[in-house]
Amino acid sequence: MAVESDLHQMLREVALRVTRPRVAVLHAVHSHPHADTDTIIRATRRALPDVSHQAVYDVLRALTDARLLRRIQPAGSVARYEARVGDNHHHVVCRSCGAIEDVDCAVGEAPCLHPSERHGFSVDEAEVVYWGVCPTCSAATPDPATVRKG
Amino acid sequence: MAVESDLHQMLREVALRVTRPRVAVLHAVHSHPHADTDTIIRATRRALPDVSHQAVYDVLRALTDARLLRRIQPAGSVARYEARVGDNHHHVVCRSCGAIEDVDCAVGEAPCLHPSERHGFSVDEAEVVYWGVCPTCSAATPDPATVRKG
DNA sequence: ACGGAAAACTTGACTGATTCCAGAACGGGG
DNA sequence: CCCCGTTCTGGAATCAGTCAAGTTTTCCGT
Repeated sequence: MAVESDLHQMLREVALRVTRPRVAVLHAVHSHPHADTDTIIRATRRALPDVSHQAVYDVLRALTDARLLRRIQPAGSVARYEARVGDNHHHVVCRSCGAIEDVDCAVGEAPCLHPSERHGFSVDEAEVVYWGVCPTCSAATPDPATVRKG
Repeated sequence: MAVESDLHQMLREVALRVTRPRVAVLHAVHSHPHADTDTIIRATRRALPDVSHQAVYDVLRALTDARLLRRIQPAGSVARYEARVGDNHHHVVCRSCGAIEDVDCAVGEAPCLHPSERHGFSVDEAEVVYWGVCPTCSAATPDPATVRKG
């Protein structure tokens, strides 16, 4: 994972001041892909025990605005963050436990950017979420497809 | 839009009792595609002035579980509901005002259901959200790229 | 290094959407 | 028409996220 000097460099490149909370949060997100805010706060506090939750929220917003992080929020989930930015990738989400994995774009660099009917919208991004069940959860419940009420 | 007897029929078909709040909520969602909960509550109260917000929440959940409604929740938005279910369609969402429009699947009946790498997940649905700016907002703000999302 | 302006952080209360709870009211099969 | 189980009510709780005011830190020029 990125070392501290790399993180400093990343912050400077987007004209953000290098502060301890920012470095700690950035490191935490790099170490915990797809983590939710609470997880990030706890991970950040292992390096910097007294950061306020407000500081973490502020930093996450600043880093997201600066495109160092990407915010993802599948339906029914709280906000999650990932450090992989600038490429075009999507996510598989487990309906059972909420686990998220990255999925490279299947079609090319700008895959589904062409809806059949765009209603006059100027579309700049196509976000794809694959819903399913992760291996762990499908092992726990024999055959999810056949699990019916009753 | 669907008449009341149709709504009764729909409820009976999924083994749900026909109650005034259910009929009123179902009618409200049919009349207001992609409406958020608050809008649905107000629309429901035009037909049934004394329903509680709790009743509306409960009904929305029951109807969603019964697949009469579909819940959608683009990142950063509150829950919204639509009555169009059972087909495979996606949405365009305006980054500026949150407006949502339906988009038919561009590729076929099960379009993007094939991620390049599924990490062992059993995928059953691909949800696509096209992000952009609606005609109204792009007319109102000359350069949408400079508009910060609040 | 040093000072100070500007940016960032801390604290603590608050908002708003949604859910939980316990008891009252109601729908509809028999 | 009656009764049981389902649904509705109203209030309180929860939880992520936000606001505001005051203090601390960073970093630029000297």
